[in-house]
Amino acid sequence: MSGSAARPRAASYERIYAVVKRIPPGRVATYGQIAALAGRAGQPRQVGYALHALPEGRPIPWHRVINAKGTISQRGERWVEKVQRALLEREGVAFDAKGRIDLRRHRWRASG
DNA sequence: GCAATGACGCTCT
DNA sequence: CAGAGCGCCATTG
Repeated sequence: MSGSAARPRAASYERIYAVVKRIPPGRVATYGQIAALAGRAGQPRQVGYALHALPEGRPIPWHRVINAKGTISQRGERWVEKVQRALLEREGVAFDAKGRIDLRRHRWRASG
């Protein structure tokens, strides 16, 4: 049916949330990777924007999403960054002395 | 409808 | 390896 017309404001968000939800524990994905899997390759900012608007109450492992540098992006509140790191470490993700994650080892492969 | 903002990525230095 | 600049599109005011 023509339900496609009434696409909610956060229609694109659902696409991103679906991809982030697919990230397995102990694995991390970059915004660019999420964007590509969500069909928004080249627009990693929308991924961050979507997660920023991510309403609590939704089981989305947002903490498994980091930037291409392997570091945790800083938001308005720095404490969140510490929480994200704690969640990742709890899943087995290792951080180096510089607080960076080894993407070569923890990067999630959507293919399998 | 226009202007500004934003959890980024890539390239160059 | 680290830092800075530019580009991208969607959402918000």
